[in-house]
Amino acid sequence: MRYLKLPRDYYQSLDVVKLSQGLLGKFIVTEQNGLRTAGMIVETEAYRGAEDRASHAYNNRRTQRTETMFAQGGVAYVYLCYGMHHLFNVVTGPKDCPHAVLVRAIEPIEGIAFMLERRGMQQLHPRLTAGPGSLSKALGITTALNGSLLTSKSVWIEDRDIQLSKKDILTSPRVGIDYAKEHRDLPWRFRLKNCVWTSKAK
DNA sequence: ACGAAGATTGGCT
DNA sequence: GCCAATCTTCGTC
Repeated sequence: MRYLKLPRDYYQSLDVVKLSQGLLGKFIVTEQNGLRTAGMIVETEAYRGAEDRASHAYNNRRTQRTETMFAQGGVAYVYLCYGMHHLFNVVTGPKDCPHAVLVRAIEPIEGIAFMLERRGMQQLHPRLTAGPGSLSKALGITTALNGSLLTSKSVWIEDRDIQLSKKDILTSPRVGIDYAKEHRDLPWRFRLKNCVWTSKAK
């Protein structure tokens, strides 16, 4: 099997909803101080840039924080939520088109011992990497990686030839965005069906 | 300069 | 199920 690091081209699509589904079954890999950890993406949410009330970049709002979302697709947008959780997003689309995909859960694959240590856990359990704050902690992702190229040496995404079809994917509304009014119930949350590593559907 | 709220999580009732 | 933790961000004063 060939492992292909996704090239920057992959992230240029204008259709963030489709790309959000396409990232399911891909692998996030991090490497820090020689420690390598990886997991398969099993749950994502699409944030459709300027037109999406749930997006930080709604109405093309440019601030110091959201500037990363306006970069050309293929970089990481990592921000601190509730003062303690580092949330990992994949910036997509061309420059100045602030689309992003929030990764919400992964299946741990490589470096599980390191992940357990980072999380202060003894036993392998879905809690290890279910939820955006949890998976970031397990993979050692912090806001220090904000703006990093996803083709860098410390964080990237790989295609490992996992083939998925529409029937493998479950669709539901996004969570934690009650403020988003008419965009609150859009079915832009995607997960692998029958996968124990995701959180429960809304 | 101030303060409210947040794309969440885990512990306790 | 409820609620505190914890701190950056951003709108408002």
